[in-house]
Parts: sequence; structure tokens; C-alpha cells
Amino acid sequence: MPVSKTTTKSATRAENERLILEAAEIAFAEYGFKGATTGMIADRAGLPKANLHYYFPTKLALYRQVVENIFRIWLEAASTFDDCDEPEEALTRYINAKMDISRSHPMGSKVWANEILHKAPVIQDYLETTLGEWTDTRIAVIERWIEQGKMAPIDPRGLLYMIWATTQHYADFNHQIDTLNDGKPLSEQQFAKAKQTVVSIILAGVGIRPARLVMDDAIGEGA
Amino acid sequence: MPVSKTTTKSATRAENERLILEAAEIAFAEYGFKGATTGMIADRAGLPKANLHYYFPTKLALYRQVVENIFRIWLEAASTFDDCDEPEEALTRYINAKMDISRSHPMGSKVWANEILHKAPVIQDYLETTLGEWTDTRIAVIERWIEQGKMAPIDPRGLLYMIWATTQHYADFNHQIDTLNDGKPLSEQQFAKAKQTVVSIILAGVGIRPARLVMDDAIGEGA
DNA sequence: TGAAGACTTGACCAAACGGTCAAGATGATA
DNA sequence: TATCATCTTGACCGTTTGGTCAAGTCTTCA
Repeated sequence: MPVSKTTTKSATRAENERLILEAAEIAFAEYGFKGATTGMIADRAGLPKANLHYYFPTKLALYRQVVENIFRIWLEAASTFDDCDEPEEALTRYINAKMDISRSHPMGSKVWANEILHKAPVIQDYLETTLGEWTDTRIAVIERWIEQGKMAPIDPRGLLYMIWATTQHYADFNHQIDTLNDGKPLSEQQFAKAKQTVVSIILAGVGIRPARLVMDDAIGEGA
Repeated sequence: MPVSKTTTKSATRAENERLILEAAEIAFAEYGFKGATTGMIADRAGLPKANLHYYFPTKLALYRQVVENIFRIWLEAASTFDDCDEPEEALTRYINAKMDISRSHPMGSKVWANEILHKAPVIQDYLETTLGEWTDTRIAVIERWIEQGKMAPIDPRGLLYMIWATTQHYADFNHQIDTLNDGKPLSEQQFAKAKQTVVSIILAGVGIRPARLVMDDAIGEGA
């Protein structure tokens, strides 16, 4: 069945690493770095603990890999900011992209939040380099929009933090949101409405009057 | 020196419990429930570990007390929402109150965030009862404002989540914010500007045109 | 002064955890 | 079939941690 030697070799490894990383992301998100144990991660992955340590020598190494995967996903979404030079569309796309990630990868967002909460012992260098540069360039873009009169003169950094905070809230605090929603996860419709609300408040908040009537859409029960 | 018997007795107890709770809040915020050890909390409080267990029988009991204190502070701020029946002033006061708490009690906010992140094993009942009721009544207030035409017809729940997310972001993610601020904590001026930005975006975001010019104030270096 | 209660503390213990190891299973190749 | 590398796994170990305990000290008050 196996075609090439390398395929066979790495097939087992790739599959097991995937299982472990998947289990680790959930465990680290729900219990934190200290709270998650290699034993429970191995259990969730369906492997003995010693086998986990065969693929990932230490718990910290495994954690690093999980965090790096999350950062990669985050960076991909970040590029949506640059797809358009009109603030209305750029902001809308960026917010929607970040909201979608909160919906599809809530565990990753939680691991990231946990890491920042605990003073980023593992990802400090990411914060200082990649994230710092990304933020600076995007702030320059927003400042240009303001100079061009395309939006109100708000503090760009404060705007970015607000977008991050709000979008990630739907992942990091989803347990609270679910509890306040009668203990049930948000339906697709509810989540779509939440996205609309965020986009609507941010756009209006920075003084952008949408070409189309966003507010009416947000309230209506339209598809 | 001691005047009454009860004063003397509880003076030692009160002082030591205060020291322990203070140390515990910092430790739980920075390392989470599992990551914080009773040993390090005792060290930080300047007591032997056995003494800590004399006042708080278990780590969980100590943690509960810390979380309850935080919830009390949160509830006090929540009342600012009711001080005024005009959305402009009510929202402004509420946002400012929550921002001030993020500034003065960042550790408490972090403990809360940690708890929600980990599915609220300790405070689930608070979420379901007190927080649920508070949210419902405030949503009713916002809906009335909307009916009265005092603000745009946005989803009240989405608005509340946005305010919570953004204000708490300045506490929970302050390490990231500091890192992006050349590694230094926000100055009083920077923080005041952040507050203004949040208020400004939210108010404009829900269609409230401030009587006074808020944006100009936000940029100026006023006292 | 002396008895009683509140407080202090070093030493200790059982459980849990991260990580190791050696012995074996599996499968490709020659 | 023999060889070799990859993978699997139960048993084990040293350390850390939450919590206990017994033997104290200190304070108050009759």
C-alpha cells in the first residue's frame, strides 16, 4: 500500500503528532499550561503517555508547537486587513475574519489569551517582533485614512485593541456567553447577528457611514 | 493598645487574611489556579505555609474568597449603569467605571478571565444567577432607549459584550499592551486617552451624538 | 499566676506529575 | 529469513505540592 519510503515513515508520525497536537490544544485551552497534564493529553489522543513523549520530548515543547500553530492562523487572518484600501471594506473584512476564527478556533484563542494573561512566558518574542511590526504598519494605514478624511480622528491603537478584544471575546469568554444564552452555544443566526453588531458599532464608531444601510440589516431577520 | 477583646482577636486574623488574600490574588492572576502554589502565596504574604492553611483550610477555599471579592467590586461598578437615564451619560459612566477597575484591579480581572476561560468551575452559579439577572435588566433598559429613539437599534447584548470585552482587555491583556508600548506600562495620559477612545467609539457606534465635543477633548492634553 | 484559647511553625506524608528506560512489536529491505 | 530503524508501552523514579500534625509561643483575663 505505501508508495514511497518517506511517506510510510512520516505517515505514522504525522498522524500521531496531529492527534497529540489536537488533544493538547483542547487541554491547554481548558486547563492552562500547568493544569493540563501530559497524561490527560495522551489519553485524549488515545496513546500511552510514554508514546507522547516519544514524539514531543517535553510538555513545554508540545506547548510551543500548539502556540506557534495558533499564531500562524492569526497571521493569516491579519492579512485580510490589507485586501482593500477603503476603511469600510478593510475593517469589515478584518472584523469578520477575526470573528470567524473565534468561531472556528476558540481553543487556540484561549491558549493565546492564557499565555498573555500569564505574561507570555513562551511567546514574548512574537509579541515584540512580529506582532509589534504588524501593529505599527496597520496603525500607519489607519492614520492615512484619517488624514484623507475617510474616518474620524480616533486613536488607531485604541481602535485595534477594541477590535481584538471584542472579536476574541467571542472565543475566550464563550462559556460566559453560552451561559447567558440559556446555557446553549450561539446558533449560526445568533453568531451572524453578533458579527453584524460588532461591524456596525465599529464602523459607526469611527465615523464611517456605510453606503448600504447596515443598521437595518443588523436588526432585521433577513437571511 | 488593644481596646476590646474582639478587636484584639480579629485584628491579627483580619490582618493576616488580608495579606494572604492580597498575595493570592496576584499569584492566581499570574499563574492560574493550578499554577499558583500555596507555598508561593505564603511566601509572598510573609508567612509559613502551615500558617496560611490555618486561616484558609484549602487552596480552593482561598481561591473562592478571592473570586468573590472580585465579583463584589464588579457589582459595585455595575451600579454606575443606573445612575442616569440618558444613554450618553449612563454608558459613559459605566465604561469609565469599568476602565478604572481595569486600571486599579487588573489582577482581579485576570482571575475572573482565567475562571471563565476554564469554564468557570467555581463561579458558574454567579454567572447563572446574579450576572444573568443583571444583564437581563440592563438589556431591558437599552431596549427602552432604542424604542425612545435615544440610540440606534443595535443588539443590546452585543453592545454589553463589546463594553465588557474592551474594558477588561486593558486589564487582562495589559502585558501585550505594555509590550506594544515599548515595554512600558501606559502612562496616566495614555490611559486617559484610551478611555476617551473607547467611550467615543461606543457612543458614536450606537448613534449617540455627544452634546459636547468629545473627540477634541480626547486628543488634547487637558488635565 | 495560671489556665484557656488564639496563633505560629518545622517536619512530615501521600498523591500526582513530568519524564525515563528497557524490552518488545512492527514493518520495510535485501 | 535476517537486519535495521521506527514505533509502542508498562513499569519506574525523583520532585513538587496540597494538606496535616504535634509541639510550641503569645495574649488575655480571672
